[in-house]
Amino acid sequence: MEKMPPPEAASEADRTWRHAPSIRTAQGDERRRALIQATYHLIAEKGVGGLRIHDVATRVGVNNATLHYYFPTKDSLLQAVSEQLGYEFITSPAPAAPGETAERTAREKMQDYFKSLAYQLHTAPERFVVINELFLAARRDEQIARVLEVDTQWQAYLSAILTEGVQQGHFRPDLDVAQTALTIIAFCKGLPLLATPDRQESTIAQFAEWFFTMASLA
Amino acid sequence: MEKMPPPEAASEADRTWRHAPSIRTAQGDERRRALIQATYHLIAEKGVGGLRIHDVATRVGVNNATLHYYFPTKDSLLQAVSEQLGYEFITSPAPAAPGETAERTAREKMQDYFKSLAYQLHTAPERFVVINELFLAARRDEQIARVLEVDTQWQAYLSAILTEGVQQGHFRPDLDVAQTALTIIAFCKGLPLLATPDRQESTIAQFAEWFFTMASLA
Amino acid sequence: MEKMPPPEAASEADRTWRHAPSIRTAQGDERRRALIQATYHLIAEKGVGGLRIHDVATRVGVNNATLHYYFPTKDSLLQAVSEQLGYEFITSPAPAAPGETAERTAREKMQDYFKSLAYQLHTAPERFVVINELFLAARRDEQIARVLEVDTQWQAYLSAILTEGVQQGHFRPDLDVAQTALTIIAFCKGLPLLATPDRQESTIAQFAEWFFTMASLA
Amino acid sequence: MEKMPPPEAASEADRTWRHAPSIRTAQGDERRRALIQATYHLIAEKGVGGLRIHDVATRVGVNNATLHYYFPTKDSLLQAVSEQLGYEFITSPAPAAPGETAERTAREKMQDYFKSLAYQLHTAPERFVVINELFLAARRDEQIARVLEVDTQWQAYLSAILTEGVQQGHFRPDLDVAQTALTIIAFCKGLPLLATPDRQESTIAQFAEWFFTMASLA
DNA sequence: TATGAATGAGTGTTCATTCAT
DNA sequence: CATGAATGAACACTCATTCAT
Repeated sequence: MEKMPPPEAASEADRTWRHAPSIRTAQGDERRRALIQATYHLIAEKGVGGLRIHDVATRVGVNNATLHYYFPTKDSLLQAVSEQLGYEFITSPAPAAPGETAERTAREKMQDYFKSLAYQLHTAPERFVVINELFLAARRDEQIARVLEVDTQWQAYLSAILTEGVQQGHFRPDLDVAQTALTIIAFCKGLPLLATPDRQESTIAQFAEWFFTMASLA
Repeated sequence: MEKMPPPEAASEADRTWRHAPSIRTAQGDERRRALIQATYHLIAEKGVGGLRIHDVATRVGVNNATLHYYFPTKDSLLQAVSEQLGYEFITSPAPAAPGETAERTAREKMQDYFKSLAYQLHTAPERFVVINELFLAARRDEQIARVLEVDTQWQAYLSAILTEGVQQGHFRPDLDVAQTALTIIAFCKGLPLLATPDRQESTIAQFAEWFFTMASLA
Repeated sequence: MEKMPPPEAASEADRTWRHAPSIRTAQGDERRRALIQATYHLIAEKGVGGLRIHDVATRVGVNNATLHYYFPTKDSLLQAVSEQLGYEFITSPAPAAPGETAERTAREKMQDYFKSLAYQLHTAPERFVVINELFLAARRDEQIARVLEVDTQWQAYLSAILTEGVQQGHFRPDLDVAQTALTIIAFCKGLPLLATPDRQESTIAQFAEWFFTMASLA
Repeated sequence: MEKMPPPEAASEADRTWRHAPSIRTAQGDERRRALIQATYHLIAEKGVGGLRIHDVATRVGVNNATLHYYFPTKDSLLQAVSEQLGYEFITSPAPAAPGETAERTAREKMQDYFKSLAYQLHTAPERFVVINELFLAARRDEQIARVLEVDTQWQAYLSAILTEGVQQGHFRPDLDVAQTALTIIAFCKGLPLLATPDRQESTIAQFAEWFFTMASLA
C-alpha cells in the first residue's frame, strides 16, 4: 500500500497469515470475530481511510500488539472484513412476514429482496457504506481487491432468482438475466450514496416497479 | 529563529483566509487551478484517504509550502475540488453527433444524457470515482459536505429535462419527475462501482431502455 | 498504509491520557524521569520557546515517537516539568554546615534560606531560569499555569518559618508574615534576572540584612 | 539563532542594517516606529517565543515583505525593540502630582520612583513582561543581548539619585550606593513575576519601607 | 517603497509495526 | 497469549526569508 514495509519485512504472502494456523481455540476465534466486528463498525463510522488499528484494539478492549497477533497487518484485517462481508451481506433476508413460512416464488423473492433492501438501508445502513468504502479502497489495494468477488456472488444470487422466475413463467422468457442482475446491483450500490436518505424508500419503490414491469412485459 | 508548535499557532488573523483574498494575479489564478486539477487526479488515483498534499505540490512542480500559500489547509483544497466538480460535472455533454446542430427534444436530451454517461465513463472514469470518494468523505467531514449540493443540482438538471419532456408530450403526464430524477441518479452513482467496468455500457443501455419505456407508458 | 492528517485525528480514546495510565514498569518510570530531566535542562539552555521535542528525545537517546509515548503532547511534557519543579524547588536546602545537626531556630532557618539561595544560584542557576521561563510561558498557556501554584507553596513555606520566628520571639510580633514572604519571593525571582551574575551574592547579603533588620526592629 | 540562515546570506553585520540608511523619510520613520510598537505589544501578549513576524506586519497593516524591508531580520526587529525600551523604560516618571513643579529632593525622588513603579505595574504591566522576556531571550541570542545594557543604565540612574541623597544628607553616608541600586533592581524585576498581581502594590510598599529605613539608619 | 509569490528547513504529532518479556 | 515499550517513516502545517515586479 502507500507505505513501504520496514526493510526486514518478509514477503506479503508469508506475513499475512503467519500466525493464523495457531489461532484455533474457541477464545481466539471469538476474539478474531470481535476484532472484525469492531473494524467493520469503525469503517462505517470513519471510513477505510480513517480506520485506526489502535481504535479497533481499544474498542475490543485489547492491546495494540494483541491485535497484531491476530492480524499481523492492517491489510489482513481489512481483508478479513471484506471476506466476512461477502455472501452474508447480499443474502441477508428481510424479516419474514409472520406466517409466511411457505415457499416463495421467484417473483415474491424479488419483492422480498427490494423490501429487504429498504429494510437494511434503514436498520443497517453502515453495511452499504462499508461495502462502498471497501470497493473504493479496492481500487488501489490488491489485498482488499477480493471484495470485488462480492459482486460476482451478488450477481449469481440475483441471476439464480431471475432464472427461476423465467422458468416459473413470472418473467418473460427473453429476459437478459445476467444483465438485469447487473442493473439491479448498480442501482443498489448507488442508492446509499443519495444525498437524501429519506427518499431512499420511495426510490426503491419506483425502481422495483420499473423492474417488475420490464421483467414481465410480453 | 524559533518555530512555534502548531497547537500554539492560531495567531493574529483568521487562519482560514490569511492568503486567499490576496491572490489576484493571473499567474496565481492559474496556479490555483493547476493545484485543484492535480488534486482531482490524485484523488482519482489514490482516493481521498490516500491523498498526500506533498504529492499534489510535487505534481504541479511547486514547493510544499507554496501549496499552503494557496490552500492553507488540506480540507480547503478538498473543498475547492468539490466546488469545481459541481455543476460542470453533471451537465458535461457528450460530444454532439455530427450535423446535429438542431435543437434537441427532451427525449433526445435524455438519450444524449445516457450516451454522455457511457462516454464519460469511458473517457473520464475518474470523475465518478472522485465524486463517490468525496461523497463518502463528506459523511465525516463537514468541510467537504458541500459536495452534497451536487445532488441537488443534479436532480434539478434532470427534473428540468423531464418536465420539458412531459410538456412536449414525450413522457407520460403523471410521471413523478422528482422521483424519477432520483432513481436515475442512484443508478448513475452505483454504475461506476460495478466490479466489471466492461459491462457498464450494456448496463446503461438496459437502464435507459427501462427508463424510456416506463416514462412513455400510457 | 495511509496516514491520517493530524486535524482529523482525535480518535476513539481520550487523547491526553491514551498512554499515561499504562506506564507501570520501573523501566518506564525511569525513562519518564529522564525525559523530564532532559527537558528541564534544555529549557534552561534554550528557553521554553526554544525547546524542541526532538532535542529532548535525542538527549535521552530515544526516538522522537518514544517521547510521545510517554508525553503525548509537548504541553504535557512542560506540565510534568513544572510539577516536578514545585515544592522540591523551593525547599531544596543548602548543604548543612558541618556539625550543625541540632535543630535550627527560625532565625537560623532564614539565614540558611538566604545562604541556600546564594548556593543554588551558584550550583544550579538553571533552576531559576527554568522557573522564570515557565512563569512567563504560563501567561499564555493554561496547561503550564499550574506552575503558578509554586508561588503558593513558596509563600506557605516562608510564612511558616516567619510565623515560627515570631512565636519564638526572634521577629517582631507585628510582622506581616504573608506580606514579608511575598517581598522575599519577589526579590528571589528578580535576582537571577540581574545582568551581572557576579553581584548576586552581595545582593543577597544586602537584602538579607534588610530583612533581618526590619523583621527584628522593636 | 536557532535557525541556520539561508546559504547565500551575507554576514550578520552587513545584513542587519542593509537598508537602514535609506529609511529617512518621515513616512518611513513613522512606519518603523509603528512596527516596533506592534512588536512590543505582541511580545507582551505572546512572548518573545510566540512572536510571529507575520502578526506584526498584519497588525500594522503592511505586507510581510514590507516588514522585511525595514527590518531585514526578526532579530533586528527584536534588537530595535530592546533599544527603544532602554532608558525610556527606566526613567519613565509617574505622573507628577499637580502643582509639584518644584525641584524634588533625592528622598522624594525615590518615593516618586516607587510610586511610579506601582503606577506602571498598573497602567503598563506589559513593559515589565517585555523586559523580562527580552532578558530571558538575551541569554541565548547575542543580537538581543544589548538589552542587558538596560541594567547598566538602570543602575546608573538609581545610583545617581542615591548619591545625591547621600550628599543631601537624606541617606546615611556609608550607604553602598551601587549595591543598593542592584537590590532595588532585583526586586523590581521579580515583582511582575509574582503570581498574585493584586498584591504587587502592597509588596512595593513594604519594600519601599525597608529601603527608606535601611538607607536612613544612623 | 511595497507586495504577491515562493521556498527551505523545520515542528509537533500520528500510526502501523516490532520485540522482549 | 498478551502487553508495555519502542521506533521509522511519514504527514500536515509553520515561518522567516527571498525575489521579481
